Amino acid sequence: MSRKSGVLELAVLGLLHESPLHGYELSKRLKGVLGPLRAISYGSLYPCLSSLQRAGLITTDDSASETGPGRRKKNVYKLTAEGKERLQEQLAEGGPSAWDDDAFGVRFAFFAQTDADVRLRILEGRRSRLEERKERASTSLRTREKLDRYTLELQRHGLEAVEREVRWLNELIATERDGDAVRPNRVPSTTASTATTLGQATEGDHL
Amino acid sequence: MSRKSGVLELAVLGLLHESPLHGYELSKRLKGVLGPLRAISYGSLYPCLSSLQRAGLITTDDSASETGPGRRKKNVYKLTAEGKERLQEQLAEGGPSAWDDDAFGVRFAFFAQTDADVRLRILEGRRSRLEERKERASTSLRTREKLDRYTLELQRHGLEAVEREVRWLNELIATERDGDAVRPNRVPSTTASTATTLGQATEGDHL
DNA sequence: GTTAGCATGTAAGGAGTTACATGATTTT
DNA sequence: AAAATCATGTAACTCCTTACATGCTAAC
Repeated sequence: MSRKSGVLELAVLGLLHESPLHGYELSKRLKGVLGPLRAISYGSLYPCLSSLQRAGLITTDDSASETGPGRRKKNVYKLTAEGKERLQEQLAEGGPSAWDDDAFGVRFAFFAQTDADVRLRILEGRRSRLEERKERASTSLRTREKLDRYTLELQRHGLEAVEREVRWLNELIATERDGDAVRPNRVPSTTASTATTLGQATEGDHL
Repeated sequence: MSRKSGVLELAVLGLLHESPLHGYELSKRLKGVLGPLRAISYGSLYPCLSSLQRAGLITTDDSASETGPGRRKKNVYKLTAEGKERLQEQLAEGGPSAWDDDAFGVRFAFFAQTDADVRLRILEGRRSRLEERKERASTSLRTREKLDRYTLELQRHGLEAVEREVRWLNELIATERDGDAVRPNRVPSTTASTATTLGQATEGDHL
């Protein structure tokens, strides 16, 4: 059943869930979602759109040739019911490589349209993935097997970065958890609370 | 002229420059170089070795069937003269995407076998690449265009990671510059200073 | 005697890229 | 009238992955 995976498909579905768009506009928004680098090219976007359409996950409203007259036909795509289902499915499921850097980044980018429980699962999935890395990195540092100083420095730097991200995730998870209880209406001060709400993780760092 | 690029080729050449190795052993070392994740598979390693051999960059000494008798024939590869040239060329040149996370990580991993001036160029290339990112990220934060709080938080975190890596690079560059006259020993031991990406780009990679 | 690790490969395919091809519209 | 930007696509290729196929040896 076309388990296509791929960051691109997910990003497209996510963007179309916000609002219908045509290819060219999509490509610009994708830069925002995937980061300014890692821009996708038309050579992969348009084929992706065709295949999503064939799969029945998106449709193009040929009805009105949209807004301005004259211009070349814009193919404006929007999600179908199956498309919406699929998006939720993809966001939720922790497939083999769903916690990779890119994959997590895209999922995070659509958090605003995601249910609280799914958000939590994603954050926790990412955290456990990072903790594996951290484990490997720190054992590799402990049992120093004649590493030259550059390799050593690289490992040290990498380890610290991972630890940092884990702390970041811990804060987000904590915030997400008490937002969960207070559900509706005003959830207070989420913006500033990332600082020390549950800043349990070793505050040794000052800079 | 087989401008193959690709992280794998570079990593293989780098490892073979240290010592001759056979495929299976290479694959284990590659995990070290590329980071424990992003392990390459035999399905890409062996074809890569064949093609490097065809290109005359590596050779296999069929002469002695190496060490232990009995075992299956080990194809032990080593660099040819052209291979060594090519390695230096690849390490030095700042091709289109030589400062990507992966590409930089691999280059850094072989610093111990690299000339001081090349090291400097690599570090500076990486830094300027990161500074572009930083610029884009911080303008994007300044001109906040109705970003939801998650996107905002992601950007903030990404920006901090990039800034951290720039500081790390600054220290390395400084050390490299006066280490020019002095010698080994100290790597910047300023303990509380690090950022993202080692062999594998910790998510801060976009923005 | 069977699992685990060593050792090498091939075939098929996924996810994307670059380069090309086309054409309309707006800005300079 | 030239250049930029909007808009859509195709073809060929790259780099890598998964799954398969093979066989030997060491350890449990």
